[in-house]
Amino acid sequence: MSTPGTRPRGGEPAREALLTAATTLFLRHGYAATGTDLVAATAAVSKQTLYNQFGDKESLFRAVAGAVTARAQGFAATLPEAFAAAAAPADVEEVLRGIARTYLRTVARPEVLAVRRLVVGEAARFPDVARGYHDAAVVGTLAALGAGLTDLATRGLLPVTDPAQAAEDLAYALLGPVLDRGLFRVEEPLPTPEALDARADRVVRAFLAARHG
Amino acid sequence: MSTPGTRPRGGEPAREALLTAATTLFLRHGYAATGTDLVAATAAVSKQTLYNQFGDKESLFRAVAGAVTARAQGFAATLPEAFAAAAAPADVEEVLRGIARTYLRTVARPEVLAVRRLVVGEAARFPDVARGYHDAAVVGTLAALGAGLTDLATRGLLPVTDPAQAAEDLAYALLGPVLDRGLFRVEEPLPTPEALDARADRVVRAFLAARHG
DNA sequence: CGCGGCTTGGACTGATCAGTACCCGACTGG
DNA sequence: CCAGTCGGGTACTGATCAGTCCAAGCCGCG
Repeated sequence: MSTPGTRPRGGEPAREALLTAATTLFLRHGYAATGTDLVAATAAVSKQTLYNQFGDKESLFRAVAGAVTARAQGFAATLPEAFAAAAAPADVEEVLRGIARTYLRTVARPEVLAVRRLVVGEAARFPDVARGYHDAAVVGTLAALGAGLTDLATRGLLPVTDPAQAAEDLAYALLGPVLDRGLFRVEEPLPTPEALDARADRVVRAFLAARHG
Repeated sequence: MSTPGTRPRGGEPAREALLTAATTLFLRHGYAATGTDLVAATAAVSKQTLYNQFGDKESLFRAVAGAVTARAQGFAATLPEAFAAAAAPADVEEVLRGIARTYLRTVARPEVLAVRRLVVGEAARFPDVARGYHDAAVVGTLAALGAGLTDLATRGLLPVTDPAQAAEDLAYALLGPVLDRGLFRVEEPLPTPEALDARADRVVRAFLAARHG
């Protein structure tokens, strides 16, 4: 099919194609069950190129994990602005509801769950990767959430004594069951967006009730 | 070393030894990374015996998962009695505290976390195993917890409108962060029992405050 | 215009590993 | 004490797979 030398120079596109192919395959079948032959073939690139670009399979995995981890930081970055949108105490519930909905929808996506499965499953072999992902995706988001709550508190919009604790409580009340179910029950459909929104609303209401506004 | 025929007849002890060896190794290194040679050697049994007993590696994995799943049902079985111990409204907090402490200590153990890592990591290859484990360990426990709360409600000891929801809320407020951290951060020490108890107490207090007793 | 470094397809190696064939020693019934 | 058989250990097989090597084509740079 492909005549040699057809692919553009510079390695960049080949690297990109390899990364996305490897990501897809690792997420679908796992690290050990995915051969480098298949990765190269899926990327429409020779195996030699794969090894030129990444050195070995382990480095390829780390590169995939790095890309995925970077992507996982996206939600936290949107939080400062979202929290800043609250101007009066009456806005707080709606702002939190929006944040909770987005957060829950972001996490309850098949790819995100597959990433968690992959990273957790390989945590024994790649402890540093698992730690890095957790730092970025979980700890980072909780920190941003805590900062937002602190922001609300200092502006007198919400009484919060321990923002870090409150952020953790809110996050896990929101995500806990959805994540857990999603991790184990691979074949079953995820909750619909409407169901997720309803959950987000309920959790936010309970959260606010607990520190009785 | 081992003279042939020394091992007792009937295969039972060999099967047991293989199961525990396989469990240990799968939990430590994962399914794919554990060879049947190593399992047999660790069990001090020949590879032939392994294949006589289990047929193939996949069946061995299922057997391990089955044993582990059965063990995971233990906590739920203790719940009816624990809930029954509450006689007056004043007892409720202490009873719940005891349950929460035990639950949290049970889950926050290295073996339990390793099981979750293994099962989740292999969920793509063994969806039925993952579902079975989730049914037994998670859904089953939540059901037992919900039943206990219903029990308290019908005896007028605790106002609960939706026991299943309340059980889920309580469980994930309790376990969420500990589980999450434990799954990803393989190498870091787990919370001390004292820290876990403190968390259990705090969560139970918040749980009761939310339905203001 | 040609050189060097990139690519490709493909064949190859060496290791690992699931699963099997076979021998030998031990226990059982007689 | 002997014959038959059962089960365990050893050595093997066949497949898979990470990683390498090679011959040849294409491109930009000098």
